Amino acid sequence: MPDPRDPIRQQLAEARRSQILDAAARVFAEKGFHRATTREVAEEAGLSEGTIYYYFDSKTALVVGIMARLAAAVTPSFYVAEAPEDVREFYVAVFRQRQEFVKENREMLHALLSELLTNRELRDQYRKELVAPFLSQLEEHIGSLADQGQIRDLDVALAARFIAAVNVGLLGLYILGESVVAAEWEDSEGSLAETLTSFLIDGLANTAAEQEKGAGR
Amino acid sequence: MPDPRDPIRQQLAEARRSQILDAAARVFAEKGFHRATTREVAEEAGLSEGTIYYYFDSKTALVVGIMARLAAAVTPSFYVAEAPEDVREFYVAVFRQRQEFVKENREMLHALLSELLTNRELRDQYRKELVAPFLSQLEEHIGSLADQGQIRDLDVALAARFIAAVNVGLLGLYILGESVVAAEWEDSEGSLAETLTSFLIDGLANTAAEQEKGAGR
Amino acid sequence: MPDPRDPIRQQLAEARRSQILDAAARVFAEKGFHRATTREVAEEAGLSEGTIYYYFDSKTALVVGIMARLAAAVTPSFYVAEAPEDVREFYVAVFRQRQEFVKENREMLHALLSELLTNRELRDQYRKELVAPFLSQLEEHIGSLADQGQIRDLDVALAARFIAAVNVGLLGLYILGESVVAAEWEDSEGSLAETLTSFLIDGLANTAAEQEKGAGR
Amino acid sequence: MPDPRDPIRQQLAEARRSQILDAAARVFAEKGFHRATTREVAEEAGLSEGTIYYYFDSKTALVVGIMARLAAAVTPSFYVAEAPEDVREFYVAVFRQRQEFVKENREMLHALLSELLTNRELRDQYRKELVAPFLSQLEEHIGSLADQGQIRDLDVALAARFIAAVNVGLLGLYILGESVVAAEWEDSEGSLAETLTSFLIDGLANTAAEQEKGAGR
DNA sequence: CATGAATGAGCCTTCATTCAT
DNA sequence: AATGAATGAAGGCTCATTCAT
Repeated sequence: MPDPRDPIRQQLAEARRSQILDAAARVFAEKGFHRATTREVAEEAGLSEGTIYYYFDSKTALVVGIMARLAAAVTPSFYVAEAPEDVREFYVAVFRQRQEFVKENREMLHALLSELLTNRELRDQYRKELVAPFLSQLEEHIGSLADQGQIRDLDVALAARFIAAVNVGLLGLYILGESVVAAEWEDSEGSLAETLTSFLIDGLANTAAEQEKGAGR
Repeated sequence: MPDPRDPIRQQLAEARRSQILDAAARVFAEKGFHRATTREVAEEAGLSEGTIYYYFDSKTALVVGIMARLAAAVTPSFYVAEAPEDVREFYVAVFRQRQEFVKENREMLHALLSELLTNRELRDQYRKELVAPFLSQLEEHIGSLADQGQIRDLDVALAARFIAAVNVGLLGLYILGESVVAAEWEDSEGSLAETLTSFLIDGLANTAAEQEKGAGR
Repeated sequence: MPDPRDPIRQQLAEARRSQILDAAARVFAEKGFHRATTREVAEEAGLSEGTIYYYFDSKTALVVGIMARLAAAVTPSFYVAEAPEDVREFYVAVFRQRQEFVKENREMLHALLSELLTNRELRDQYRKELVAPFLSQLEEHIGSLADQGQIRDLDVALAARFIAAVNVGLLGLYILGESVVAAEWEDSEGSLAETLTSFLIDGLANTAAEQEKGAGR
Repeated sequence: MPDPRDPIRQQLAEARRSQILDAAARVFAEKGFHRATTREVAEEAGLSEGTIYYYFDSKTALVVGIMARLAAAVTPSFYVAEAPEDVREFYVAVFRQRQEFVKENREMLHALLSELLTNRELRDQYRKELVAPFLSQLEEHIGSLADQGQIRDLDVALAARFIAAVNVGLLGLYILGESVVAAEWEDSEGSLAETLTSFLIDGLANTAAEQEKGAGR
């Protein structure tokens, strides 16, 4: 009767789980969650269907597991970039990181998003474990920037949602296959991050003209 | 010997199609496309399954039909708002319209988006028939605004994607159930549209501070 | 209240029935009975499905109708050929007629045969109305030939079945697409009928050799 | 970690396939292919529908499987009979074998034939895998008989088709339920094989009479 | 731990038939 | 006499999940 708390056993189990999630991620990314079958996941993992179910309760649990790993991969990446003091530099760095990450996990994110929209439980989990923490960090950051006077005095909560929306929305257009966004996104050398940051920070307005108007009054 | 081109017959057929799409929209919105069954759609429509298939080729054709109606409903709404000369007024109006429309069709959009992510054909159709036209109109509009000097000289294509992204992204957060966005969205009397427009046009920067800095140099 | 016995009405009705059976025959020939739908038959006939059912009780009734017409077309063709006194001439004529008839109705016969095998009722009807009369005529004919001494004294019943089997079997190989049979069958100028008659009348044996043997004893 | 090439596993799988084909054969024979449902096949096999589809790709694959087994059962039976040197003995043996085989598999053959006529793919397969080899063996045999002088100098290809046609045609009449053929067929002690052989070898002609005529000229 | 055969509920779709007009 | 919209039963097939070995 082997001890399940045996650390070696635990490590092996963890490795199996990882192996399965990797396979599931690949399959879901390629075919989408619904069209992918557990049999395909098993084949991709080089295991039997039974084994999948030994480590995971259900097909959905695979998505949950993938999401958890994604969360672990994403969140820290935000902190790393937290260093720069300058707003512009900061957002450029954030966008750049995001750009790379999304580019490399595009299909996975696609499959995940699609399942998110279908599965309420997953959606709630996603909101609580990924979006909410991300937003509160963003709020905190914006708040401190506002205190520093780097950005104007604004509705911090909404501003955070605005920034998040830009990210989410671009991801949406990218996944949809919108050609301009896709082209810019793929171009690692491009200035997408800078342009977006400028839009975000400076807005679209022609400040000079408005000031002239203002001056002319 | 009834003429199939008989306008009355055609109207009846169109009414049936509408009735079925209405029912399908409700069911898909509530349960999602995959979890919804054609039987449920039939029941919701008060018809038999056979009748559904008398008017539509497949379950997927229902989503296509819904999307077509949505397209017909959305696009004109953009033109209507095209009148205002002032950038701010214009975008406030656009956001308001969108806010109303989305609020009323939230579940439908949810179901549609979810299916979009799963079905490549549908996705391509959506991109070509809805997103592309929308973006080119937006580009045109931005271009003329830039010519008028209302907005600064910028990458028109990217600016259009930026605006679209904000819309898409907010819709995403709304559908995800993010509480702040949801609350603002539901509040028809609120200032969501104005705030977003301000973010969009003016950016987040503290212009005054930056100018001081600039002046101090 | 129109009189259904009105001869003009009756003629119109008969014409409609004919029109429908023609269409059904074409459709069944092309797609087979099961794969053909009543809708297709209606379209081919330029009528509505409802009208089909006004004139025929069921889809199967269409096959029955077709078979009846076929019977009417086949049986007389046998009598016509009954004239020749010589056995060989007679069978050559019979085979020739059959060859032409089958060539022109190949697909129809194919569809009919296939349905015959599936539908017991139809099968019984076919046996009683087509096969049995044909066989008894054949028996009678063979009997009289035997009386005349043109053919040897044999089991008349079995001989008739033997001849029928050759016909049926060749039709089978033809429908199956067997290349030699198909090629010979299609060749109206060919000697298929003569060869078959020779096989049938003279057998395959090398009479000369056997007689020699016999003579040598 | 069971090896899929494990011979025991393979045998079990083969046994299951056999079990399923047996059940399918029974059900198809009784109700015909189209009227039989996969559920009925499953019940007859004492398995679930899912299991049927675990071992076979489709309902049609069942017919293909049955046909393959039939082919394996039929072809060797032809070779066995190849020994006899005398033509008559040979054909009597062939007819006898056929008679037994058909009698025991009548319903199966019925179902198979019916599906053959409906399914072009199956038909082509049947022609290539069963009919063509059979015919070429027959041709070869006839050729050697002709060389030996046992049968006259004739069109070998057509003679083979003629013999095949007799077989196919009799099977047709038997399946159709023609009473004389049926009665003779069922009677294992009867002289059906001898009579047919005589018809085939000697023909129907009254040789004596013809010779007299010839002599009289 | 691992397997993979077995399950069976459930779904989309087809189509012969009916009937109000 | 003719229509064609409406029906609804039925069937092939999929696939997540289980369990004896």
